[in-house]
Amino acid sequence: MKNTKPKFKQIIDAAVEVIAENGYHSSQVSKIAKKAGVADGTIYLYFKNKEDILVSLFQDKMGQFIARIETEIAEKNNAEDKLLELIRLHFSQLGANVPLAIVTQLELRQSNQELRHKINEVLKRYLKVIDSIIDEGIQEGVFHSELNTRLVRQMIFGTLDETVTNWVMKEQKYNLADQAAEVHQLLINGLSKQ
Amino acid sequence: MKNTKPKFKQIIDAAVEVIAENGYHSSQVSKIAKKAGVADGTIYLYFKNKEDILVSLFQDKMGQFIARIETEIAEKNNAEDKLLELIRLHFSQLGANVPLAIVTQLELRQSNQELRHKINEVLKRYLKVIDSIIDEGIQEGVFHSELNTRLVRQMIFGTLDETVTNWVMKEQKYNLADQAAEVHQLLINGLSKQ
Amino acid sequence: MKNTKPKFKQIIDAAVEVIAENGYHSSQVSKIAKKAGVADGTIYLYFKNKEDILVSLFQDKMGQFIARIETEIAEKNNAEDKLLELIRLHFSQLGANVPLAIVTQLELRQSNQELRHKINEVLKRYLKVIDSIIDEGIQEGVFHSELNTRLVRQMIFGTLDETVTNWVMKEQKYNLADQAAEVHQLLINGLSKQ
Amino acid sequence: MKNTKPKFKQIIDAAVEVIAENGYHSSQVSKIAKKAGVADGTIYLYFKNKEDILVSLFQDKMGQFIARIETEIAEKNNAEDKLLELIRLHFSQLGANVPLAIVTQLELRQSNQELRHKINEVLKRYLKVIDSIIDEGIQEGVFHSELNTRLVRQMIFGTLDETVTNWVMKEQKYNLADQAAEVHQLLINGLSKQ
DNA sequence: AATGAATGAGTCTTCATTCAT
DNA sequence: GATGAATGAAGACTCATTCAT
Repeated sequence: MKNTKPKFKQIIDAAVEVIAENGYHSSQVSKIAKKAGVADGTIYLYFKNKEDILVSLFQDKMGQFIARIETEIAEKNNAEDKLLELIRLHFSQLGANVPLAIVTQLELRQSNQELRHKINEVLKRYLKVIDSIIDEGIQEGVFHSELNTRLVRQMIFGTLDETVTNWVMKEQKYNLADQAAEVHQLLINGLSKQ
Repeated sequence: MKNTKPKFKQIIDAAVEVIAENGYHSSQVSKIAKKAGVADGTIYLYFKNKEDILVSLFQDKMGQFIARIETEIAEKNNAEDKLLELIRLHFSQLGANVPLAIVTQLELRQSNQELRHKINEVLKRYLKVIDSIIDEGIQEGVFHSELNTRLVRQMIFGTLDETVTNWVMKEQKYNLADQAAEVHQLLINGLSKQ
Repeated sequence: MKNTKPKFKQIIDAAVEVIAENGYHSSQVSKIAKKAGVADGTIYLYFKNKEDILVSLFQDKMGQFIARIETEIAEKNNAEDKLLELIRLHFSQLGANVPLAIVTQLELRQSNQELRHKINEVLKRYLKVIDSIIDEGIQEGVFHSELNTRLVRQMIFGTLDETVTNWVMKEQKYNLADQAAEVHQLLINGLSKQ
Repeated sequence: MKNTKPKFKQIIDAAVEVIAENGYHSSQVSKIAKKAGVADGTIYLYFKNKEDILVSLFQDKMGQFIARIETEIAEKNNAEDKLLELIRLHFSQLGANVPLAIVTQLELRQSNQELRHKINEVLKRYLKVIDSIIDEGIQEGVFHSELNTRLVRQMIFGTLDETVTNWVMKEQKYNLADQAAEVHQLLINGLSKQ
């Protein structure tokens, strides 16, 4: 397995740092290699090309991100609690790793169509977690039974994503994890007083 | 002012088409010039540099987009109706202009930090419209009074943005404008049955 | 017509010089551009890629080489005289242009299969001239009637080509054009006394 | 000496196969090592560098090629028969080993000046064999006494070389060895009927 | 104002060679 | 002797921008 090799991880971690610091377009392969402490050519022993570093980075980091959420959510007993836990973990994991947040929220979106589709493959796993919470909420009878799962998923993901992006762009002036309860409340009860 | 000159508009419209067709990274200045029917050098009589084309494009197209929303919303009498109208217009305007939707939702996000900040300047005007609806809803007593305006704005904008992006990436297989009422309902009442 | 543009010729002439001086593998595009007095990028306004410089060079120079032979031969009245003239011109043209001889005899052969096939297309025109002389000699009754045209052509071209290559590799220690009569004699009468 | 070691031969044979299959420029050391069943680094225990593989290959294969010709020719009693035998063996040996023919006629010519000179060193032994046949023919009184040995050698070698190259490039559509008698006849008697 | 030929800085990737094991 | 992971120098090509006409 290539991702058990130490240099694979070294290079990915270096890529996160370099991209977060310099932005995607100023992140030359040679800069990543230098930060990782390897020769330029070594990169190509572990990655097919530059884009493959980014795809692998996303797969690796988001894979862990989602796995953690899946595990913790399994311990909650109802949809509402699961949603709250998902929001908490979404915010706390990215809130605790600013460089990763910068890369996932801003820099990695500067990719071409092909990379975007590969990234979406990874995201599907996360969206399935959201879907399962929605379905569970409907079955529990606490969510409206006629909800359109796709739209709800887009509301939840869109809200979380926009919140994190806003936090990143505002240079992290407030605590991201602290927003979880309020966002949860909004998603559950909406704007209306009734 | 420069944007009343016909070539200014020609070039911007050409840029939207070229970027939508070829993607951001394959949209060279020479390609835009060719599509606009002008010489490469002419571009630089109307725009400072390539990035300025993109900023101007966004200002021009989003300016009209937002102006239309501001006008139509003014005719509505309460926050709920205004929000529905905003969602309707957001979806219908982008749903009716696929190339523009591709450019704003996907391609323009592949830009560098500087361009992204300029784009955000334009978006602020839109976010203010959303904020004013939220405030109005609170004053009317139909929205919760303790709502965090920033979070609500992020929920609304994030949901709309994610919905349009999803529609673009799914190759517009469904009608975007048809989603408006349901999305409105979700934002107003949330997931909960109560 | 691109080859009427002065820069096209400038670049080709620079390429001949640079390749003759440095050898194929040390002839970077930037070196050719410098010798031609143009920017690196200008090369790509006139040639598709580096290989295209070589193909064009061969087409241009060998085209003139062959055209000259075709013209002069037309003025001779019989196959023997035509063959002598062909040999004379082959030797005198390359003998008078050492850099071109180095490039055609040595450096251009260091090319990949694709380039080799394109070069052969150009050579076909020359081989046809040889074939027509052979046919004419047979019809005149001065060459053996049962001659295998392909083999004879290979003998003639192979002899001339090897003679020029040898001259180039021996660093042009003798006069190439002076060999013409003797080579002609050999090809006409062979080794045998009878 | 090194060339009695089995891996030396393994690597050379692998090089012939790899170069014939992939062409000179796609024949990386690692590909040759893989085909030979050794590690990349092992190559450098037997060869100074990549070029040394090619020189050794040529020395080894052409050495055998020439040795065979020397031996068989010694059994012939006159220059004409010796020349015929030389042509026969030249054609039959290469005709029976297409990969070797591809490598010697096409791929190895894509080498730099230094390698080319080393290859010529090997060829000198072959050219001496040709020279000795010419001298013998003159002494026997069957070849013209005033023949220029260098030119005759170039005619003979040039003709054979061009014939084999043509056969290789035409993808071996005819039998090479079958051409021997006719080529011999041409070289002995030339084109002329007299 | 308009043109478009010319510029040249910038970077990903390959691969012969090394050397610690 | 044998390995193969690691090295790092080297170069073709692109494209935003300029400027003489």
